[in-house]
Amino acid sequence: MKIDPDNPADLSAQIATAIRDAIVSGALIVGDRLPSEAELAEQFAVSRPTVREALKRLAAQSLIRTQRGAFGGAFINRLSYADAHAQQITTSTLLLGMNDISFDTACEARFAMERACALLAAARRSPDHLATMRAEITRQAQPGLSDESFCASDVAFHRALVDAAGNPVLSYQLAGAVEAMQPLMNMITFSARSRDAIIALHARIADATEGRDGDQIIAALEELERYTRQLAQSVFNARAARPQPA
Amino acid sequence: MKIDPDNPADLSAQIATAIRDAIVSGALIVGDRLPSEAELAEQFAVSRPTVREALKRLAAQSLIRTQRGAFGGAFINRLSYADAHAQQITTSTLLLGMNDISFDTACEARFAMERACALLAAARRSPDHLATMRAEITRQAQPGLSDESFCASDVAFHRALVDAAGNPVLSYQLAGAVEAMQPLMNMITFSARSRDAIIALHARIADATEGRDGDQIIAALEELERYTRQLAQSVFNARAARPQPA
DNA sequence: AGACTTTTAAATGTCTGACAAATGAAAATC
DNA sequence: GATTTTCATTTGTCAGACATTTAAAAGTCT
Repeated sequence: MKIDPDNPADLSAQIATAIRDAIVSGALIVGDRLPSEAELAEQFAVSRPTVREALKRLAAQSLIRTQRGAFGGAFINRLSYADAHAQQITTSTLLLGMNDISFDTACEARFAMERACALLAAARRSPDHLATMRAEITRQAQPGLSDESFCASDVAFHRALVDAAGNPVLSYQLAGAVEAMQPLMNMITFSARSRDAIIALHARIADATEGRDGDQIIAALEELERYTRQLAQSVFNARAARPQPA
Repeated sequence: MKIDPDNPADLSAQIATAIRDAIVSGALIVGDRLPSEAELAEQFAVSRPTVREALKRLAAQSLIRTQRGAFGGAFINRLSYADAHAQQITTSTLLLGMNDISFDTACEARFAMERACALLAAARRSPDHLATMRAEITRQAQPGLSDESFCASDVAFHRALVDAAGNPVLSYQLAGAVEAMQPLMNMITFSARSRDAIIALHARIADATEGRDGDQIIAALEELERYTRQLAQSVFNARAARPQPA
């Protein structure tokens, strides 16, 4: 782990990679304390600022946490679901936002994954999940709700469905995918009529979840996907028809 | 974006967050050049090393790329599928490795997601995908293959199935989930008999994919999940029965 | 004029040395 | 014995400096 030739790559990047590899391989485990910055600087034969830059890279990925004071230092961090989730949201959001991915592609991926947890959700949903779903449906029906708030509630609804599957790994993966879609969904303006249609489908999903009818959840999700894509298409077509919107 | 009060958090973390927010919100777009480190130091009223630590945090997430020399600097990076994929693998692997998640939970999540792309794969698979799947099956049947190589080939096979769905977003999400499982799978020792069973199921999946029979892919995946979990259970039971394995 | 070479300025990468602030352990005191 | 003080350790931050890279600009030659 003390390998560090004089290749063209940044020294801090090399050091970060070396430590990261040690963590991923299991050579360093949760709670372990890294040597102090001064010691690392000596081991790698670099200066302390260079070591610090490497440690900041690792901190950005929540791989380590630092503590000041005597007996402080950098400790291998246990990656929590919350941290992993936040990172996945950022990554997925940027990936979708920067690579002109079509709405259809993103939508298809999202619903395909969401359908994957329909059967599990039907089998394991708790009253809590049902209550959350119903509450979000109520919120979505409120008059005067902004498009952005409507989307946020939509995400919360689907999040509850995913969580109902009772598998934290699935929740982590899917929540990232669903939430990353939000900026794309926010580009859509939801008319009162389209909101009613979506709310009706949400109600159908909630009913099916309550009745533990997985196939019905899947059918409703399929219809929701179809409707969402059609809605997006008409919105984009309308925009394209108009000249430059100042 | 120039906000930076004197709260207890690290200055470099605050600066990184400020810039990251500007990127995610779209205020900074791909290709934009950040001010030079010296200018940023002046804007935020901090020293250059502090600015550099902030930039290294962003670089660790592939949000920026730096270039030396005149007219160099830090540029907003287009997050590629490759970068996003690599990050997801690291995050998911660590999440699974550090949080004593049961094999069953991880396995369930993985197969649930993989089944999600069965129908799409059946509809869109190309000869290339089929060829890859067949090639991996052949490799898996080779005698003398190490458990690790067998697992790697298994991942490649499933990766081909996921890619066959023809949705890059889905591939990115699923490939991360599947590959993150590999360290867990590597804990299993595969007997010749169990390898034969897995290979037979892989062949069934390949055949169903060739025949564009989505339901058959799902059925085979379900059986594979059942078999994998049973296999893991027996391996773990055998280990638990023996005393400390020196 | 045009193509090639040299210069140069700007920027990141790295180092040295220093001080401030936090923090827990050990020593001192009551 | 309990409380307070001291103190060494470690991270956080700063200032200034030099090395290296890089592309534009200036200079030179054909």
